[in-house]
Amino acid sequence: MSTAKDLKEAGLKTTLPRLRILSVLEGAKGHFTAEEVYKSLLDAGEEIAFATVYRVLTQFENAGLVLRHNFEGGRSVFELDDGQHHDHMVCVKCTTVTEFFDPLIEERQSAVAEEYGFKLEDHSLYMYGLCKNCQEA
Amino acid sequence: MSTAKDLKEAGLKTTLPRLRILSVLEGAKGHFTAEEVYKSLLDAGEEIAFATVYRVLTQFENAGLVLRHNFEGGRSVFELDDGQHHDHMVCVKCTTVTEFFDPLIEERQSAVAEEYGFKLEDHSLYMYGLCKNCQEA
DNA sequence: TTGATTGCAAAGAATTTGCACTGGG
DNA sequence: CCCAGTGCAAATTCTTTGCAATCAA
Repeated sequence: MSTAKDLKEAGLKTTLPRLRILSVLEGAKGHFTAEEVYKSLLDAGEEIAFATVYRVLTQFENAGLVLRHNFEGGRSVFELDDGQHHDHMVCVKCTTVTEFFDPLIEERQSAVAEEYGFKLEDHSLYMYGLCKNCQEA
Repeated sequence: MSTAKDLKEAGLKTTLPRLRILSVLEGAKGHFTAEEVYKSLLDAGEEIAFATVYRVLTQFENAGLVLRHNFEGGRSVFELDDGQHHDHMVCVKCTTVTEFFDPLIEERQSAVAEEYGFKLEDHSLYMYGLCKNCQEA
């Protein structure tokens, strides 16, 4: 669980908005758009400005606390960075995000990069389709 | 090479703007933002509206003539769809895009999807880093 | 002719920024 | 006390749309 400690280490002051945003990100779903974070706080009766949500998420991203994804559709999606790299499966119907990790895929990526003399810094693999639930429905 | 024939088959009238945009997409680099397409045409002395570039690219996308990518950085990148699926390596310095295809990666993606009961419709794999040239510089 | 296509300008959506006020350390 | 942090509104950036004029078939 992320705490004030993480904030301090990132050189960020421990403020209410930041703690609240952290606690939203820790929620069950794990993947949120800025709007979802904002609405979630409003629904919980918290006062917060939309701009602050964006600013804080961006600060968290720079501090390495949060990962930002650009799935299809234009909106950014944020998740807490637990240090465990993983890729994502996004349901095109219910927008649910499922994480996965495949060592072989990772390995092949490095191999391909090396083949091309490309210095790999980062990568993103998103798979789009229908999750189990949405297929049945 | 894409031609008026492709347009007709897609139910699109053969117009100058469309042909010009097609010819830009056929250019060497192969991957363009809407702005690059627009500027390329202006530089060539062609009259065209920015909105038309976007409209045409979107029509081409819907017609299956063009693929649209959302690399990091917010801007969409377009390329002609030659029917040969491939993934992309994007140089974070010079923004050059290199295509690659790895059967093993493709295979593992299907396997992972199946494991999760996920019906895979599409995927995007982008690798970010430094291309050969930019490492040397 | 006639509906498809364009150009232009204005609208939209997502995200960022300027600035004065507030608050954590 | 003092500067980081926040709220608010306005600005940016990328992309889409409405509408009247224009063009391909």
